[in-house]
Amino acid sequence: MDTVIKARKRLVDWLGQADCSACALGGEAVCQDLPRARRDGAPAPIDQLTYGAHMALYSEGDAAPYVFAVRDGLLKMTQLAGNGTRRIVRFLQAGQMAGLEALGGGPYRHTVETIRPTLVCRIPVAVLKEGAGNGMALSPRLFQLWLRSLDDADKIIRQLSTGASPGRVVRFLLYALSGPDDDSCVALSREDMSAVLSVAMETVSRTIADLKRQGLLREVNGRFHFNRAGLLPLAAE
Amino acid sequence: MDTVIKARKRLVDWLGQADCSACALGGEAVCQDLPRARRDGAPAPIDQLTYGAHMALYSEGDAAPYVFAVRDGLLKMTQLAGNGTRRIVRFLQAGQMAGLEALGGGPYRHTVETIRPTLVCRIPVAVLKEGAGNGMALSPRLFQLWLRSLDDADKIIRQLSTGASPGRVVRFLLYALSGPDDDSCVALSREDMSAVLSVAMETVSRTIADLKRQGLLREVNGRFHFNRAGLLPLAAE
DNA sequence: CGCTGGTTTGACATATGTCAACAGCCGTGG
DNA sequence: CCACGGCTGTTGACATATGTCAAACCAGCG
Repeated sequence: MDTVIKARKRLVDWLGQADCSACALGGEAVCQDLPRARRDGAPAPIDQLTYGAHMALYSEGDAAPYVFAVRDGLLKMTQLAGNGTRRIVRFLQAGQMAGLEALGGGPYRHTVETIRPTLVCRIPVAVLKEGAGNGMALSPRLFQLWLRSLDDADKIIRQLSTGASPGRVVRFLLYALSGPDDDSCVALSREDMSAVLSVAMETVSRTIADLKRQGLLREVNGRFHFNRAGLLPLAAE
Repeated sequence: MDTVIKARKRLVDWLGQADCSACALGGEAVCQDLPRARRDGAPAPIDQLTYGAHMALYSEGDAAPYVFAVRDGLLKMTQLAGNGTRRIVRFLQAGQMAGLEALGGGPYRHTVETIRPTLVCRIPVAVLKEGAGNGMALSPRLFQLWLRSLDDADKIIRQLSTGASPGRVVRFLLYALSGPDDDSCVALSREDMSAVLSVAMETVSRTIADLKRQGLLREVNGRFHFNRAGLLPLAAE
């Protein structure tokens, strides 16, 4: 197969420079912390980019000149694990940031790739630092992002990396990418579920197939729709 | 047995108010970010406390009036996992902080308990907020702490919650509590190792015993001493 | 000297990983 | 338009790592 043609569908597109004052993320966006002057009139060197599915924003070890704000889509943040496999350590959705370690000057610590087509704002570190001034302001927004990242990491440890495999799969459905009310979530590839649950891909597949047979789960149009009440008792095992 | 007597060995002691300007942690300490006035002369309501082994600083869900700076010792940070067990999500050593989520106003998100006798500074949130002023300064120190917490969480995911059980145990020895040069680390109880590796206590015990029989590991005086070079190949599995 | 709590070891059932075959879907190219 | 090839998901068979239950062991401490 011609990989070039396939790649064309997955290109990165430049959508122009961002108008942070009209950001769809509104008060949630970190760009609100940038200096007024930049946000309002003068063009800031903040680019909006769309990525197709399965594209890398950056890789573990790369020099880190940018911080990324996710506007829409879904990303996975991975690291090389102790046993040589690639482990998913976090998911990123609208409103979250990737590559904040760039502010510390070091290289990126994770590989970040899109799972679905994704829209991001790419912010040069210099801009963010300048915006924050000398004593970089820990705005409530930034602080919330921090807590959120830690919560997400903790959740992957206690919900998705603990206990027997069927429980992990069920907890993924219930807690990882769906809101407490939303009884559906993006249907990841079995490969990705394996990488976040640390369970063999075949085992994940069997569990999912079982749940479908039990009528607790449907997979429609790239999304899982499930029976939350029915799944809950299975999550505790 | 009289639990009271046993408990007496585990009491919390008040060592007086902290003199942050003479903090043993020096430039590493977050207290350096407090306003000069407080740090230098006037007594700040920051208490130094010693905790015996196996004491709780606070519990998941508690109201959160304090942030804790670890001066010496070793703590475990745990959460209730999806399958009902208690999972260790991080370790805390000198220079790290516990309960920073108190700054956000919510309750504590973890239970934090000492593993060995531990010395902490207990900082009321109000003091820290006042010290930081309105736009709380994200000092390089605080930023480093943030990155450090995330790194630690990521490490537990990719090194200690991935792959077969012997590999996890070995990686724990090599990476969790020992520096890259230090070929020794605190000998945790098998119970605690089980809670961080998500592996049955008996399985951990077997692996440790095996390593000892192979001459790769000794347990002396509450510490593990190991042969790093000999262990390294086992870490990759 | 006899508890007590932690560790080690044994025996056993089973969950899980591995290897391999097969099915379904989609895009490609004839 | 259809046939082919390549992915992804599903299923099967099987070896084995791991959890569970239970007993023996050991050290510290009263």
